[in-house]
Amino acid sequence: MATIKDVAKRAGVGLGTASRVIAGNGSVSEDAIRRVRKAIEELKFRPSHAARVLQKGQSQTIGVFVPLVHGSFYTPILHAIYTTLRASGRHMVVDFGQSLESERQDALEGAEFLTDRGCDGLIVMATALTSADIERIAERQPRFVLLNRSSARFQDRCFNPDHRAAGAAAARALCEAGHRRLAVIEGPKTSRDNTLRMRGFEEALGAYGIDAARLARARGDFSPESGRAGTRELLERDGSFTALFCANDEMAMGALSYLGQAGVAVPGRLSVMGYDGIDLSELTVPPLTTVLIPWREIATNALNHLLNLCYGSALPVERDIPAQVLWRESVARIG
Amino acid sequence: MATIKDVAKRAGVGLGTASRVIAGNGSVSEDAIRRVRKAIEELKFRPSHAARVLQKGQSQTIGVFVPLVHGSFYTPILHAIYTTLRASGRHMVVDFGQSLESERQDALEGAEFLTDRGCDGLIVMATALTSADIERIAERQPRFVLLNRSSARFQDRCFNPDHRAAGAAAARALCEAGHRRLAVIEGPKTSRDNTLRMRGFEEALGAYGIDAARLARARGDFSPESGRAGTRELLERDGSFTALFCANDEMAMGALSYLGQAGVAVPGRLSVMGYDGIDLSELTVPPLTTVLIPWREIATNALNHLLNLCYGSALPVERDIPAQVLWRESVARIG
DNA sequence: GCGGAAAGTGGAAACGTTTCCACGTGACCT
DNA sequence: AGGTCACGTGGAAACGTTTCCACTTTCCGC
Repeated sequence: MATIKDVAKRAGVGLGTASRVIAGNGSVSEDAIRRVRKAIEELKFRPSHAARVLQKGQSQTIGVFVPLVHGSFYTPILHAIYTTLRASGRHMVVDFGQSLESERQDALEGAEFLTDRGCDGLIVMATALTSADIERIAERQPRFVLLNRSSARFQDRCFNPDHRAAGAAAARALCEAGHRRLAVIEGPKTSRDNTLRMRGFEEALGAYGIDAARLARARGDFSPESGRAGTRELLERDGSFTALFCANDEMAMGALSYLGQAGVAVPGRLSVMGYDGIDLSELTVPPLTTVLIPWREIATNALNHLLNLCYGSALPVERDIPAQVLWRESVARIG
Repeated sequence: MATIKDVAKRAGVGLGTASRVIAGNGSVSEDAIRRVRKAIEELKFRPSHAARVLQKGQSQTIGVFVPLVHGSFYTPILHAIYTTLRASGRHMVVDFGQSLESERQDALEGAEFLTDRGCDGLIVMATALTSADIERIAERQPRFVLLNRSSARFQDRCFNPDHRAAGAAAARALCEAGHRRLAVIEGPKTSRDNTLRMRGFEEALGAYGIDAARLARARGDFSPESGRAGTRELLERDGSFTALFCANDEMAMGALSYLGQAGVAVPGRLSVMGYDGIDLSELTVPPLTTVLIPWREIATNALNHLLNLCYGSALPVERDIPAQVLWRESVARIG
């Protein structure tokens, strides 16, 4: 591989001049520019990224950690970040966790990995992080933002939907549609956002005279499979509820799948409601009524904030983008 | 950030000794090891990845390009690669394309980007690449493998399912189930693998006395939305076919969704068959009958081959893992 | 014609590693 | 006692950039 030295030699200029042409800053004569460009072409020169990072201490790269590669939830968020980032001329390196159970550890390692790789800033999406974990990340890489995890100490770097309000909205939607006997499939215990939305859900019930303690509950792990299992369990325990709220759309899809096979009409006999508003939720039969969380927008704003932090940009950052119930056909209005 | 020099100074040893302790090779006294370890701890030293890459010319990192971030198809493949890679102690950097239309250009740029980043090898998944494109990639980074794109010149580095055989299997399955009037929704023109599976599909029809020219055809772009649109178009044109083959599962899911809303019973009035065997295909209502392509296995084998290429490992590499029809409930046996 | 600013230039130094070479020390053999 | 060997060690050189400083030339205004 040709180096900048070779380029300089071939173009008959000094090292500095060659570098300036490549970087496009400093003043260089038209003639020198032409010669250097030609040499680059001829030698197929490509600057060494490693050498550059070593020298400049900057990589024009943002690191992103998400807990899972597969599944339908995280990738649209990555997509949103990626698109915005490319538009600003920077790059993205992603690291993934292995499973939701190991999310905490994975995120910690991921943040280290990405920092080591010379990322100028980090977007970490991991609800399971403890405050100490966050401090630890901050210590090694002060330029970071958190997605879906709030922290009093780093409040301005936290970007999350208002899960509590969104959970409440889900409950209200179901109650307004006339449902009174409700069941829920929660997310895993480690998921702080699940806790929040469930709290919101339960709190909203009071206004309709429903005792939260009488809610039929099952716990899943956000996977479709656990949605199937949870639904079966709930039904076997006591099938008298008329509406089922799932803590995310993938579990709701599992529920729909189970109900379809069990011959339970949706929404005829049982209504199903999801959460998140992933793209696929539109494709189920019947189309899933869900709470649309503006994940893409939230992620984009988090990125903008990070860009401001890292490169002194002045991108607009919006917070508090509201969630809204997306009425489709899996919830019936009764009573 | 502390450097290895600081560590050496603090531990009271020379640069070389410190480096040897960190790398874990060469011979160093117990005492020196202890002192260096202590210094590392105290200074919170972390080696600079950039400096290391610059010096060694190796990064223990494999670059992967996939055409799309979002969607359900590519991420399980990434997951499979990632898991295997981590198990071997190396790392992965992923680059994504923006859309299937720009796949070719995206892949070219992605390969350059990943090479520039000092990846020791590349996995490029892009069916739309031309031979010249592949040459160009090879020129800059001779250590690469191709996923889902065959090339005579680099035959041993190509890992793909036998789309033609798989397409034929789909046709046979439908015909054996008694279907004679068939419709298909193809993938985009740029997709060589779509072409192949369609050819296989058509070729197999002859044995059942079906004229391939009489096939009802629509073209999609592999997205669920295009599956919806294609189904509607087909139905409006001439709804006399009894089975619909979609070139991938996502379009099949779109089809199912459309049919559900249009009140067309599946498989009662119309059978639907998918292709790929993505995880979600199990969750549709009714569960989707599809051709299971062993993508994860293919990807893992491609990776193993690449690892052999890059690091002289001797991992086993299997080729020709057969696809198989996954019978579920969206195809009826008739006649 | 002269002073001084501006434009253009070359090359040394620095970024943080690893590798290689040279050297000292003690153990072991003969 | 002398020779060889292995082990442990320190530090210079190299990897490929960018940045900074010093220098020359050109141009402009007086």
